[in-house]
Amino acid sequence: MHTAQPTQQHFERILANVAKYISLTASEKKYFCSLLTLKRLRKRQYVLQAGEISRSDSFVTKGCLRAYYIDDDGNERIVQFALEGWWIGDMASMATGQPAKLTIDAMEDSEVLQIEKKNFDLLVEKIPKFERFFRLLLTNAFIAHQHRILSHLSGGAEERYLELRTKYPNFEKRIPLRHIASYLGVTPEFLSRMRNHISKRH
Amino acid sequence: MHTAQPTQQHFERILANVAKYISLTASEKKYFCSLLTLKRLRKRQYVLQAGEISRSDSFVTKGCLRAYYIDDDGNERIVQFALEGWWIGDMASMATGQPAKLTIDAMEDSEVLQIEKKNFDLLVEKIPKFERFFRLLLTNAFIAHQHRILSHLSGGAEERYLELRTKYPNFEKRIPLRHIASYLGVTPEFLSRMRNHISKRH
DNA sequence: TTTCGGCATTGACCTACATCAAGAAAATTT
DNA sequence: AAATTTTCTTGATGTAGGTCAATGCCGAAA
Repeated sequence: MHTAQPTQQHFERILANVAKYISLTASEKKYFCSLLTLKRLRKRQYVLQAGEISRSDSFVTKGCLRAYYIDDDGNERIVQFALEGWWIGDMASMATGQPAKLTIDAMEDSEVLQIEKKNFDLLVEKIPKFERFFRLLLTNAFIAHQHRILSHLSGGAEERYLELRTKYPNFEKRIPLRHIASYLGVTPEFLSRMRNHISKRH
Repeated sequence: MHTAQPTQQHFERILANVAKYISLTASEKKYFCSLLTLKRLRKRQYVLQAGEISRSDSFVTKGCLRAYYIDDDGNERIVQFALEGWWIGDMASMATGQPAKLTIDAMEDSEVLQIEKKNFDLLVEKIPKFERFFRLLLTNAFIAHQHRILSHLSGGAEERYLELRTKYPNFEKRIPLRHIASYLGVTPEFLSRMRNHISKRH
């Protein structure tokens, strides 16, 4: 995992994300940026492997990552994708200090800005606005997860697929079908059939 | 929905919940408690109906509530239970000001302490530690939801049922089976068969 | 105490989705 | 560009879980 100097561009991207929820003074921005490190990732490269203890959270500035669980039969179950502008990490491992159950890797050559847990703790202590920022971020993530649970409780796989497609039309261009299938909770074969079936209806 | 004076007991319960994550001075406690109102609920009584705008979050001090979505066919899909010591509300409606998609009601005669959105906003502004408190609360809720998504992606219904049973053994005593079925994402008939099947194995 | 309406169970049948196997088509490596 | 690997598709068949209908059960109301 290659570590490099972040450029002004990287900072601008993450600051734009932060500015959606809170506003910062120039010196707060500077301080925040000073806590970040840039990692360049090759396609298929791990950011976190199940069993490790997760010590940082990542903001994607370029490329595309995924977080997944590997079940007892060795199947990968994708819990999250992260394209440019998204945060990704193993919350549970970060919060509890326990070994991660999730694995995170890059699906394309990517770049992420990382903040280490200890810097994260410093940050929210020094600038309580960040406590608020992450609360709001988590609120959105929570709502999205609740929505996803509902989609599993109430609908069939085709409904979930169509919803994903309209909500994130660019996913299909960048993410291999078998990963989308894994995210939806179906086999690649069945997703293939659904697509076939849907296109024949038009 | 009957509104009454909260007693010291009620305050102690919610303060114990808060104390798990942050510590407060006496005056902060007092201020926090001054923002709460107590509601007594009859069994089957609504706290929130889909379509309304949710203006408060509830902490259960007695009894048992549920939050559910009613789908197009009129089926109830339970997204959350809340027993004593749990928070429950429609985050999405609270955060966005949009009409709630969830309905929340009491499954037993219950009591909840409510904090209104405007008081909530005041609270986190005046005492940033509460920003932190709710961030930590949300972190846990997020992790729990992620776990639940995983249980839908990777396991069968029986696995979900057994996990629920070991994690919350008292659910089955207090919550009707058809509600547990709804929470698990299966029909009551199928849950019945699973139980039958499991008990025959021993 | 009886009556009644919701709740749990059981059985027969049906559907959405999984599994396994084989080819075709891309994408990567050489 | 050939070779190799990975991904996507298609077909045949199996299974988890749904639907509908009937029956029995318990708890609330009268």
